[in-house]
Amino acid sequence: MMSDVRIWLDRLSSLHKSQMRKAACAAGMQLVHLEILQYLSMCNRYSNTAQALGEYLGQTKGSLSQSLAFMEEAGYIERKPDPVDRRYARLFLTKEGKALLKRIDSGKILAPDFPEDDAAVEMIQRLLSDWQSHNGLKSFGQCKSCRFNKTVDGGRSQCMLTGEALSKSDVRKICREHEFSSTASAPLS
Amino acid sequence: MMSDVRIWLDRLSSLHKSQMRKAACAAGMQLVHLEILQYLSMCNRYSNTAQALGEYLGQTKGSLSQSLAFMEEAGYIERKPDPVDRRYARLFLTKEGKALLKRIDSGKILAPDFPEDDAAVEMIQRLLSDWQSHNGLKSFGQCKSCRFNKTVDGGRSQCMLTGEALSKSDVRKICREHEFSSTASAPLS
DNA sequence: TCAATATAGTTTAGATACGATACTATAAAA
DNA sequence: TTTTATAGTATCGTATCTAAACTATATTGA
Repeated sequence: MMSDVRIWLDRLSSLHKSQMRKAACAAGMQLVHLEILQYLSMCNRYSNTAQALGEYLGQTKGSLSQSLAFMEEAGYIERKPDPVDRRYARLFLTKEGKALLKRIDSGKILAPDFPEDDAAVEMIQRLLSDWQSHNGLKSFGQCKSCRFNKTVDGGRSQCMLTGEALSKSDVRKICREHEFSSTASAPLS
Repeated sequence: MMSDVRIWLDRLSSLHKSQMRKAACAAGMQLVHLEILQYLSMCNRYSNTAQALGEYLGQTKGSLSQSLAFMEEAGYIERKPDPVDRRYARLFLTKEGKALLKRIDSGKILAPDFPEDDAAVEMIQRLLSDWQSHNGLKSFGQCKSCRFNKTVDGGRSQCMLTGEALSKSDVRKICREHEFSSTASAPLS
């Protein structure tokens, strides 16, 4: 017998997918394109590559390569080779891409104003954490729950993986290298 | 700024989609086909039509018509014209369809054993209810939260919309006609 | 009673996502 | 310096998805 949680997760997911698709369609684009815009608006500077995007969306890089080409063509994103490791193509939203995303978001097509309910966020994070670790997937979390994050004097943050200092907005972004700290959001048994 | 809940719902949804796709692929079928099997295993006898399925999955009937034809061909479902209203084609899982679904579910490919966490279920239901009513979508809930459901003597259930008596297993299924009662799971403000 | 309308589903065509495979280019390792 | 690993591209076949036109059945209402 399928668990009740599963039933509602399925439903939530179906709903989310179809609403996203409608929103994308209304903006003259495809579902994946909207998902890409969303991801790029949320990810930090370590995570803006095609590879990370593929891991996040659960798609192969070949598939994404096409979508990215389309979006660059359409002027919503830019691809810039990484100056240090030239295998990487860093992805950036253009002004047009940001504007489009804002237009969609502000239209409240996707979802109503969900209340900033800490309990809901924590609940979803627990489910996610459990699920992801069960399947050996990356967690794509924010710094505050990451074991590499240290808060130094005065509440300023630093990533102990890269050594870089993190701004207030950096800390809110999602990261490909994120790993839950053992205390915060431990997986459900 | 996108709300935190939205970020995690997006992630949950991406993850769910890609995991479902993998599970479907491993079973030699497509994502939609698995979703159809799941739906048919959960829906009650008022909800086993292509139309309801389309509303649940957020797809057009034309698209589903093809998928259903494929699945009937493959022997996983049956389509029987409704004896009363012959416009309807009632959908049923065949023995093979049920077996396939059981094989996938028991493989724990889709998700680990989520704990039967009442708080999580309630949380997700609240989000869902809010979202659905905001977008004028059907809720596809179970009888226990439905305003048409009356429990008569000895805990037996009856649907006041159709007048029919409902068995214990009926009550756990999801229904196209479901509407939240005003008390249970009221939408968030 | 019979035309108009609504509803359930099918069919078809075009766009495109997706996976698989083979490929290039760059970087790291041995 | 050869080998191996990694990031991304190119190409092809399959199948989904939407939209629009269509058939069939049921309901409405003049």
